[in-house]
Amino acid sequence: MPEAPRPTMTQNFIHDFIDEDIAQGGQFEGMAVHTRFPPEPNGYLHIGHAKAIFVDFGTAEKYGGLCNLRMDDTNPTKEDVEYVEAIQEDIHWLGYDWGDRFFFASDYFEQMYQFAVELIKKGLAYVCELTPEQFREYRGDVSTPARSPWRDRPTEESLDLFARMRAGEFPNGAYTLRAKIDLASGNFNMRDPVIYRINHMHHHRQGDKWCIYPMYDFAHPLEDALEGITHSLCSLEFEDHRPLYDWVIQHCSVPAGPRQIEFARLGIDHTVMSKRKLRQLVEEGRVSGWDDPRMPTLCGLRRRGYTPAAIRSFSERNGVSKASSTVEYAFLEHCLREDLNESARRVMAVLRPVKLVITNYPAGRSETFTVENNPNRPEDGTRAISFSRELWVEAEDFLPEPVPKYKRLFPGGPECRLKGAYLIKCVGYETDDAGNVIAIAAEYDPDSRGGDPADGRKVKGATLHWVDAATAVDAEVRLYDNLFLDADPDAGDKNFLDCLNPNSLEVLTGAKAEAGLAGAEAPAAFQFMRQGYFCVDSKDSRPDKLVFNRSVSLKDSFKPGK
RNA sequence: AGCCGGAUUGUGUAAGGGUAGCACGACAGACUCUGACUCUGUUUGUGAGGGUUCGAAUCCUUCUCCGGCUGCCA
Repeated sequence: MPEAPRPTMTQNFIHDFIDEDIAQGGQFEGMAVHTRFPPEPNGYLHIGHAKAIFVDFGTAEKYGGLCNLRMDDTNPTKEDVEYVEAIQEDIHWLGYDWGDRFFFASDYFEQMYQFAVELIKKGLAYVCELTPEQFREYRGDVSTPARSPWRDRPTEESLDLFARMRAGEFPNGAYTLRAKIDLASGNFNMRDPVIYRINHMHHHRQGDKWCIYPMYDFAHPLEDALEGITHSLCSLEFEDHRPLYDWVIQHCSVPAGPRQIEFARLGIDHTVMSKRKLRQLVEEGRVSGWDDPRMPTLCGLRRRGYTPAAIRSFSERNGVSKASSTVEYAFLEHCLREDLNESARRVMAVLRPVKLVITNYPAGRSETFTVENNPNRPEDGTRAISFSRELWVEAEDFLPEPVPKYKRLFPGGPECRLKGAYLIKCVGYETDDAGNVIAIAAEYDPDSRGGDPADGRKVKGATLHWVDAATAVDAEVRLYDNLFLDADPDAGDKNFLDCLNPNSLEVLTGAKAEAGLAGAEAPAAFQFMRQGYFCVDSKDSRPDKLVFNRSVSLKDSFKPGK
């Protein structure tokens, strides 16, 4: 599944830690570095996950180890099989492969249960019957230790109660299993954390086999250890959980001692990444779905025309550190342009067409020109395009009155080149009653076939893109802008919906494109010259109606009047 | 407040006692059959003070600021 071999991941602080571990030997002696990517199947993967995937798979690859894909399905409340498949598809699309190492945390439930029993027998866990409300009350605060009236419950009693919890004798919330650690710890995760709770709910994979489920803090280290993970890479928010992670590893008879290392998750400006907020956008109909091209989900970006290589490059070049940061969206766009500039096929299209009539070109006549598909890659070949007296050109390529430095069409303006065809000069234009330009008149130089003047004179005007009106195909073009004008993903107090960009989607219905873009031959990505990089929206396109999504616009350094 | 973590230019990230570099962005120019690409140049940076040292982003110290944590979520 991975395409061309990629350069190994650049050194970062995680690798420094791993290098130390390897140098020290000890528990890591002779072990290949083994990582895992552990999504909870309760939503779609987004660009933030891409970074985690890159770090998890990239680190294993760098050290010649393996990376497992594991569904962390320990809470049936929000999980669904729908997500399991989507997650696998998106990871494969990104170019990563887990081979046969695809696991479900829920497959370890029996073993986890036995480890919990072990803890109880060791006097390190007990069944507690505080209600959730009481639990909160008894938790204490920074200056007050927690209280736990059941922590001295006899081992035999806890064993019995825990077995009955599993047997389904109690309703949700009646009992929990807690680890006996330190009620006075400044780290609340260590104040006798709950490690099992009762939840009578159908599990997407285990069915009704279980009604007690392990908490993340108990389950995750066990999952890692059971799979022989050496380095468990996760995001910063789990830093406070590491002591508990280590505690579980230390007190359960697991076959390995994985080390947890935390790194900063990805933040992008003008982008919300929280699953809750993305779900809200979908459920409230603010976007067309999880795969709306404006969404930061991998399926959304894919539909928008982003390439796996661009996203990988973005992940790689962002670096990995412990400093929480917000990268600029422009950088993501740069990575896409860079990749697409290499690979995208060039075609001509006009988004806002205006008719151009070559007055001295015979009506009824037609000819063909051959143009290259990608000047960067001659091996991509050429294509034939038709030319006739009436063409479509971009409305912005004509101005009744020129602005300073304008090198395109205007009456009396410079000689311009119709790309690959002829040199022309604007000789006039027509307007409707409202004064809108409805047609431009130009004269061509018959001796400039192919775009080169016979006498070798220099062309002062710009090179214009055009489409033969006789053969053009109609298209709908969707131009996307950031979904958020301003979005601080972590600004919990202000409503992120207030930052929604009302103009994030612009639909152009009158666009004209070269023939030959429809159907199976349609390239995955192409550049509508001067208009940016596009892809066909296979979800919305029909034989009679081509829909193009603009992946990203070209940078335009032309500033009128400057 | 208690615990944990972080701070290098507009943004992200290197430099682990010895010239603060790279990338993105922005700006200026060159080139161009895409005003794209490419190329060249520019771009107010080590949070603050003190200390060690011939020499500190780096080591020590005090302070400041920012982030995370008080789910039977992950």
